Amino acid sequence: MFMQFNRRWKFGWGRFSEVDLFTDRHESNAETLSQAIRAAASEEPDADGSVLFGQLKGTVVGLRYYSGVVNQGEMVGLVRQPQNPYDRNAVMVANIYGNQVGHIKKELAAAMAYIMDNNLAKVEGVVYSGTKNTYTMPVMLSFWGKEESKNSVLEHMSRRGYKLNTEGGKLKGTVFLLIFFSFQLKNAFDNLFEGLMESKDGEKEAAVSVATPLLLHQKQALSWMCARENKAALPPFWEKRGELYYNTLTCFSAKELPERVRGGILADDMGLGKTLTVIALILTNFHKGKPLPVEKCVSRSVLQSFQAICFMSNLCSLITKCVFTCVQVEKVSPIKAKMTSQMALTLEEGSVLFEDLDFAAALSGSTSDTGSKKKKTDKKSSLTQSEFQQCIFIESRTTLIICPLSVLSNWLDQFEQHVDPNVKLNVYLYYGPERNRSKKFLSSQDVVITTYNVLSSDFGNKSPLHGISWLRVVLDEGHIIRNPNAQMSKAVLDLKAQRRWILSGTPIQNSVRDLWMLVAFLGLKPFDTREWWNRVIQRPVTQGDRAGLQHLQTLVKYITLRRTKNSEVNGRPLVSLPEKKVYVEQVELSQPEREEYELARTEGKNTIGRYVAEGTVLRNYADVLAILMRLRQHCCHPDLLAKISSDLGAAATPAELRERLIEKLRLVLASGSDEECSVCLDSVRLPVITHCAHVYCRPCIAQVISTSGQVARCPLCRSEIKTSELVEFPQEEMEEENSTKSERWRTSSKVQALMGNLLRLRSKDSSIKCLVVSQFTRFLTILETPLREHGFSFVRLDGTMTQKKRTQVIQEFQSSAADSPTIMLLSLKAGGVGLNLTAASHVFLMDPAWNPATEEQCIDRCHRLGQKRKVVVTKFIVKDSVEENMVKIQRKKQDLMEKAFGSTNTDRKTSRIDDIVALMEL
DNA sequence: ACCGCCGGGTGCC
DNA sequence: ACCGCCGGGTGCC
Repeated sequence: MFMQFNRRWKFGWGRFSEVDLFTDRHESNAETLSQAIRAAASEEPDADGSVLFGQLKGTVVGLRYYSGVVNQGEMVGLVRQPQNPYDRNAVMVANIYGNQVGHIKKELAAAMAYIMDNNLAKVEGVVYSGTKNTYTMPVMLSFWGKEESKNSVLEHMSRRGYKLNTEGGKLKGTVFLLIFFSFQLKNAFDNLFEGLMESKDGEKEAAVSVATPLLLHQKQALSWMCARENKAALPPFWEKRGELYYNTLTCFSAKELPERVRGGILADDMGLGKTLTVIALILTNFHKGKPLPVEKCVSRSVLQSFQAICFMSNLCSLITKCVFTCVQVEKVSPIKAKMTSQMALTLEEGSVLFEDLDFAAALSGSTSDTGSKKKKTDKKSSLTQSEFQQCIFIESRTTLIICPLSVLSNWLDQFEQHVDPNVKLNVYLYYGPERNRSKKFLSSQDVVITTYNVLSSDFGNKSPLHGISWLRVVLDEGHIIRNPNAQMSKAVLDLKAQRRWILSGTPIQNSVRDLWMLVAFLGLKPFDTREWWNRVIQRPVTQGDRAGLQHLQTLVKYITLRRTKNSEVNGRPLVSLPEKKVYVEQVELSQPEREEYELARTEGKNTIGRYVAEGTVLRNYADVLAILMRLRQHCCHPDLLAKISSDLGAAATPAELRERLIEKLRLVLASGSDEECSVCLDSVRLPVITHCAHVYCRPCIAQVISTSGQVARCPLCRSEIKTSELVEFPQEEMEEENSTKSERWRTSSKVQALMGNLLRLRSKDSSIKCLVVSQFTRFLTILETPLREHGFSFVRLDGTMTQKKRTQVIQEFQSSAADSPTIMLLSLKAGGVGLNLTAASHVFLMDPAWNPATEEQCIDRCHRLGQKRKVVVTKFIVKDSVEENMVKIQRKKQDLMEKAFGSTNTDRKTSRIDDIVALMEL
C-alpha cells in the first residue's frame, strides 16, 4: 500500500524528480508512469458508460524540453501534476510509453485541473498535426464522463472561455440501446473465443522426460506455447515502418521492437489436458526450445548413469564452466547440486556470476541479441546501476504455478503421473504454515506450486515469491483474478516473470472488463495500463463500436489458444465422445389445463397490448416477464403459479407494495431469462428491485444513485429512484415455500410425460441414470412426490444448497454402487461449468430456457470426458404454447444479432418492439 | 514623454 | 517563435 502511495506521489514531482524518470531506458519510465496511472485509475470508477461531453482544441507547449515524440494521429495521455512547483494546475502530456511530450498551456490547464481533480470528466488527447514542431503543437482534447456531470463541465470550461464542440457526440444511452448492447455484447463475447482452435504452429514432441504421450491437440498446444515463449514476432497492432515500429491503434512508434508477450492464454475446455500440456511445456522449453536440464535418478545400470552424464554434458553450452569441469567427475548427484546452486545465482553481492551469457540470457529473459551485446563487455566487471537494480531479484529457472486450493492436489498428482519416474524434477509445494520461505531455496526448484490465497497473504509481507524473477508464472483457473481491485490480483500483477501463462476453461465470463486483468498480467503493451485499455478497447466495445470489437478480437486471437471438445483437428474430433441425441417430445395439455392456459394467455395479451399502445413496454418490463412466466408455469404444473400478483398500481400500503415488489423480483429472478444488471452487464449479484420494478445488483445501483445529483433515475426507465426504496429478496422467503406446498398433490401432463419415460427406461435398463432438469425449483419439488411413489432413488441439486452439501450429493450420484441414486433433480442454473455428472446418460429438460447456451451447458455436464454411454436428451415442449415460441425466439435472437450491426438506431428500436410483440404471439 | 513607437531579448509548467 | 510579451531606448517630420 505504501508503495502504491509512493508511486502516485512521484507523479506530482517537480523539475528535479522528473530527471530520474527520463533516463535512457524508456522502459523504467513506462513502468513508473503506468503504475502511477494504474494506481490512480484503480480509485476511479470504470470508464465505461461514459459519454462524450465535447471536444476542444488545445496546445501542448514546452516540447523542446522533453524527449517524448508523437506521430500524427497518436493518442496521448494527460496527467495532472499538482505538485509542479511552477503551477499547481499543471497538466502533463505523455505518449504511450510514458515519455513526456510537454505540458498543456497554462490557461487551459487551469480550466482542466479542476475538472480532472474532481473526476468530473476524463480528458483524452489525440495529436493530429504539428508533431514535428519545435515549441508547441495542437492537441484535440476529448472530455468524457458521466451524463450528470456534463453540464457542470461545459459550464466550467465556458466560464474560462473554452467552448467545447459538442457536435457528433450523440451517443446517449437510450433504454433500448442499453438493453440492446448488453445483449449484443454478451453474444459477441460468446463468440469471442470461437475460431481460435485452428492449429497455429504445427506440432511439437514433448521432451523425453514427459512420460505420457501427448495427444495430437496437446502437441499442437505445446508447439504454440513454445513459439509464444521463444519467437520474437510483432505483437498485434504493431508494424515495422522503415526503422521504426509503429502501433496502428495508438499511432505510437518506437525505435526498439516493442516488448513481446511471452506467454498467453490457454483456454482449452476442461478435460483436454491443459495441465499435461503445461507440464510438457515446463520440461520441453527451458531455453530456445531446449529441454529443462533435469537430473536423472541415480539408477541401477551403469549405462543409464553414463547416459545421464552425456545428457548433462550436452547442456554444457548452457551452463557455467564450473559445471563443465564437474561433468568430468563421474557422480551425477553432486553435479546436479552444483548446477542448481549455480543456477540459483544469488546476485545480492552485486557481481556478475553468470559466465555463460546464453544461459544468463535464458534466465533474464532477454533475447540473444542483448546477450551478445553483453558478451562484448567485460564479463567480470561489476554491475551498472540499473543492472544492480534488477539483481535485487533472484533470477531463477523456476516455474511458479498458482492455482485455487481445490486443484492443488491435482497438480501434484499430474506431475507424479506424467513425469518420467527416472527423472528427478524438483517440485515444491509452497503451502501451509511450515512452508520454506527462503528465496534461495525456492529459486533452486524446478517448479513451485502455490495458491492464490497464499500468494496474496504473502504479498506486502516480505513475500519471497515477489522477490524472485521467475522463468515462468502460470495462473491456473486464471479467470478468478478478474477483479483488478482484489488483493489477489494485485499480488499476481506484482510478480516478476519472463514468461506468463493463464489457464482457463472460461476466459471471458461476462464482460470485457474481466479481460483487462488477463491482458495486464500478460503485459500486452500498452493495454496493461488501464487508460489505454479503456480508450482503445473497452469504451469502443461497450459503446458498440464495431472496430473496437474487431480490435478486441484480434487481440484475443493473438494471445489465446482455445479448443473445445467439439473442435476438430484435420477433420477429426480432438477427443471422441459418445454420441449424443436430442429429441423433442411434444406434450399435449389436458382439457382443463388448456382452458386455464388460454385464460391466462388472453389476460396477458390484453395487458401487453395496452403497454404497447401506451409505448410503455419497457417501463413495465418486469410485468411482461411475469406474464410470460405465468404462461410457462402453466405449461409445467398448475401449482407453480404464485397465488398473489395483482396489479402493482393498486398497492394500498407501503407494506403491500413491498410485498408485490418482492414477488416481482422473485419472478424476474426465477424467470430463467439469465437476468443481467444493466449497470455492470454482469449477472445480477445481491439483487435489488426498484420501485419501477427493474432489477440491479445492489452495489451497482447504489453507485448510480450516489453519483447522481439530487435526483437519481433508473437507468432503464428514468423513473426517480431512492436508496431507501430499493427492495431486496428476504432470505427466509426461499425456504418458506416448502411449507405452502402440499395440501393435495396433483399431476400434470408434463409430469405424466416424464414419469412415462422414466418407468420405460427403468424397465429396459435399471442401471441408467438420469438428470431431470427444470428452471423452477418448485417444479423439482413437485416431481419428488411421484418419484417416491414409484420407488425411484433420487437426489436433488439446486442453487440453494451449500457447497458441502453439493459435493456430497454429486458424489452419491456419481457412485456406481448398486444402491446409488439413479435420478438427479437438477435446477438448470445450479453449479458451475465444471460440474461433472457423467454417471447420467439421459437428460430430461422439463422446460425450455431463454438461452440455448444454458441448456447446452447443462447437457454438457454429462456429455463430457468420462462419459461411457450414448447420451440421450429429451426436451419436453407443450404443444401450441409459449414454450414453442421460446424455441423460435432462441433461433431468431441469433439472426437479429447479425442484422443489428448494420442497421440504424431507429431500426433497432422498432425491430426490438416488434420482436417482443411478435414472439409472444400477443 | 506621467505617452507611443521601435527593435532586441526572450520563451513550458 | 516566420509569434506575443516584456521592458529599455528613444523622441517632429
